[in-house]
Amino acid sequence: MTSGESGELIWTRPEPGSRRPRFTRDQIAATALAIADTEGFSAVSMRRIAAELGAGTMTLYYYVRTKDELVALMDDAIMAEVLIPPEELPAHWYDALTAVATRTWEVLMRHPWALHALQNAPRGPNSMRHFEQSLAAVAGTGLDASEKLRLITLVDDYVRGNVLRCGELRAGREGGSAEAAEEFQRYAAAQLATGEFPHTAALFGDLAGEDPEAAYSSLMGGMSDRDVFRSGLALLLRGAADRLGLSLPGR
Amino acid sequence: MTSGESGELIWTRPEPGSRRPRFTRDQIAATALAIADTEGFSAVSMRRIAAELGAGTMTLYYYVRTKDELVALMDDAIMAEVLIPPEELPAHWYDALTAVATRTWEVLMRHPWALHALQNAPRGPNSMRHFEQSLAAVAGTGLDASEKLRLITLVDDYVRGNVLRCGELRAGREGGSAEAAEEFQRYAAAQLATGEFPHTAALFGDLAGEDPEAAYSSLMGGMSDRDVFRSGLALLLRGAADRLGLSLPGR
DNA sequence: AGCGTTGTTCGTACGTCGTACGAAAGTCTC
DNA sequence: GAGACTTTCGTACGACGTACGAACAACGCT
Repeated sequence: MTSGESGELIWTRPEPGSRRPRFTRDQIAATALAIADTEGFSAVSMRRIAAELGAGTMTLYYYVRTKDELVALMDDAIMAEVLIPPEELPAHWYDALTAVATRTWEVLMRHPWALHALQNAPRGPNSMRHFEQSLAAVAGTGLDASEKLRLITLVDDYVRGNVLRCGELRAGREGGSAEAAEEFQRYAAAQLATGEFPHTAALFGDLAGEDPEAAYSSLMGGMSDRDVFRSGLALLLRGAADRLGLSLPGR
Repeated sequence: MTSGESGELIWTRPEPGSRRPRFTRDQIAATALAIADTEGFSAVSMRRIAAELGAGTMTLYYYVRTKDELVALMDDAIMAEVLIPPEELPAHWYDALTAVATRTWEVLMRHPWALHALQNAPRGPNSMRHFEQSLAAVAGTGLDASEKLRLITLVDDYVRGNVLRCGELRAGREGGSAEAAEEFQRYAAAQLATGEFPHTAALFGDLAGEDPEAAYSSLMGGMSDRDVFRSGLALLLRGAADRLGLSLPGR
């Protein structure tokens, strides 16, 4: 009577084999990711995700043991975005590393909360694929294992450090109220006026009164965050080529 | 009768001017820092700090508007540790930047949670002093404002990226159960066995079965995290010297 | 001496969070 | 049908940050 009714319509009768769960981990991770991107990482709660999926909160715990595991899933979903289709990976190590690093930067900048989130998460499969891809990028260099590892680690560290800083800046730029920004500007100007920061004052020069973001951008000669990142990367890779005796791509 | 009793003992009578608050922000920040260092950042709660100080929870809100402000205080306390006494700052830009970066690395590695915490915090006074000190380090280079800014930003990015990764590793090493580590090792070995990761497998070579930490350390030739960091830094600074036409310290 | 003012402490309460527990409901095998 | 299983999820607990406002102490006035 409850459900086995023989005359029940196809539409209401579940498909055979429908003992499969309603959701998949990918689905859940994607939902969580969407929330994080639109409302910030702190808006991602088990209740919120479940509500978005139209499920009970505790249902999620059938797919995942703790929230940390769910965050690990989100992280792995992001690392999937980072991967470059193998055929698009340039042959020369310099170009390949640049491509991998730039791609990583772009993706991480789209999800600036990711770096804060992955604190407890161990490496997932897509993280390993990213690592593998980085190794592939330097495969042709003839470096030994230790040198390869150090090189790609160096690049990854720079990427993540840069995202950490730029992401913060960008978050403050968008999230922070204009009032708070103005407050900070007043504070900074007052500090500069004390004379305790001669180099900083000299650096900003005439721009001292401007709002810091504009001053920063003008100091960079109008370069975008991305260009600044890439020029730093180029500098780093030059140093590597010099120190490790690698060739640069002729162009 | 309640307190104005004229015959009251000195010992029980408060000092004049004792309407001053019981605590200082520095005190509170130091307490919070101690908790974070010994029990992890997640153990830092308003209630916990207050209990440590022997005060009511809400008392803290007289000194601080929100918990985020308190975290900003903690962050600034850490940045104070980062500062190098000016007379100890080497004259040559290369040595000076190396000293600043190494010092920053050491301090941040002692408080690995700091990078995750400062997400919302705007620059505090000690952060500004660190920035000023970095500028002082490159003051003698003759670079223009834009180049100086980009150079110290590059170094800072690398430092923070490296701490982010090493700190994670170290946290996993200490916090994580041996059982979890073993589980991960099994998983990683299985992944390598799939053949999807030829470069990674080749990298680890004979060490494939070992525990990852040992393998990593052996790949690095027994170098400590600190040495690895410094060698990456050296590479980076070489690149900068080359690209920007700066001299290296004769030695 | 008494009183209002102001600075400082903190108890209570609300809504949020992660999640332990175990009961319900559906599906499969006999 | 009767069990055994998978899958869903309602309820409840103890943490969290913090809004609100009462309590209390020290001072400047009359």
